[in-house]
Amino acid sequence: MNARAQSEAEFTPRQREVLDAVLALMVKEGGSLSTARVAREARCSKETLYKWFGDRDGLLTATVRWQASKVKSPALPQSRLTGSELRDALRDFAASWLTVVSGEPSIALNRAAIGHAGTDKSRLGDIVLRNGPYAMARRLEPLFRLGRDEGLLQFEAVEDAFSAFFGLAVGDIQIRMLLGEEKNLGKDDIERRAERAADRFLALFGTTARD
Amino acid sequence: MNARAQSEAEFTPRQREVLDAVLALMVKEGGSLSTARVAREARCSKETLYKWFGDRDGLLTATVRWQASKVKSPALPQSRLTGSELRDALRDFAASWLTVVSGEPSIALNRAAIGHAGTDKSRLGDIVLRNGPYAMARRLEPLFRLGRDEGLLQFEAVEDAFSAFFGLAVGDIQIRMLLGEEKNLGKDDIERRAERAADRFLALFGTTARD
DNA sequence: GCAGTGCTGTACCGTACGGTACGGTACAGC
DNA sequence: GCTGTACCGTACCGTACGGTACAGCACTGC
Repeated sequence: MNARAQSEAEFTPRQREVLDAVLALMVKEGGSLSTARVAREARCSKETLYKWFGDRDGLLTATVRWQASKVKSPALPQSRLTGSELRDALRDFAASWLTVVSGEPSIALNRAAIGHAGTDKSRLGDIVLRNGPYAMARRLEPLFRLGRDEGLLQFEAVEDAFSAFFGLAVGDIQIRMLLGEEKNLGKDDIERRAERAADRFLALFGTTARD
Repeated sequence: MNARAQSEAEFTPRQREVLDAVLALMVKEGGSLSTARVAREARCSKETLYKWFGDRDGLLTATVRWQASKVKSPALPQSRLTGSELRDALRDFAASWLTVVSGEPSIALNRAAIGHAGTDKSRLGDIVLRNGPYAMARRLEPLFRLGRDEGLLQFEAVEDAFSAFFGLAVGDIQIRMLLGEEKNLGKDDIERRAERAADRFLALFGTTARD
């Protein structure tokens, strides 16, 4: 079962409507949420919310999963990687990731997860971690290993290479937006930033073998 | 009036005790806070809290300022910068910044600020932004410009150079800790990471002129 | 001694919100 | 038509919390 089929099996269409309403509401309210508002906005009853999702936390968790299932990652070359293919893949990956993390749903969900992290009962932070940085690392790792196998990259620990790539791509953008800075990252901003991140990553971790 | 005298003039000793209690409580509670708990923990009355700080937001704002006034930045060379001095300064700066952002007070305050960002009335996000990324950029900028004047660095926009430095130093550490990942960043971890960040930054933005 | 002041501790109010209960409606299966 | 099911809308409960009021205590200046 592929990811798309799984995500479609996980929630009924009506539930997906409700979860989209949750996302819209969180974006509008800046990350906060009340079950009454959700019910009114989604035209459903609170009782149904609690029947479907258990409690407020379950509703938030389901929303994170629903949002994560909508994010697609760019296709990565599978074998016989050339230098320019590697560069393009890194650039596309950085652009895709920047688009996600600078998007309003991601900002709202991260705000909610961070606000509730540290409180005992909530596993929301874990969920966002798994669907955020960890997912990025997991998807990037094969590309890094392939690049190393092909003699295009050199690095010791893959975690270190990933952290550097994340840093070059995202920089201080995410924390600034989470803190409320008004900064509409345009499509061309993202492209330019992704390009620079890929080039700089290759300058640090690339070998002399190019193309 | 220097920063230290200013911070001492801003709050009375008793007020500073209260603000330290706020910090301790926020660390213990993971970023959340209630005025009643603060009053009990600090052995003061709620009425005094409201008299001194106006409202809950004012209390949080004062706490952020109090914490910020306690953070010292490493002394930077003022003129006639050599390559190794530049590298050391960058390394020390990265280490200092990593120590701050991975510290429990910073995590707690950033959680509170992010959780309340996006709501209309709260200027808490602005305050943390000004005392966080913006302050880092402001203090780093003279060093960058000096390095460029000395022919040791080359960059076009100082914001771009700063964002790259921030990314290389912090990477995904801050967002992961904010999301609740248990990761005690030890002193040696910080030193190693700062060293690598400085070297990589120089590899990207340094000229061939060294030492 | 006494008024004034600044603080503590606590009781209290209003409200927002998580969660539950219940009446009413649409519809599917028989 | 009858029954069960799933859902909507809303009223309601308990609690937590921001903010206020007030009584009492310690201390200062006179």
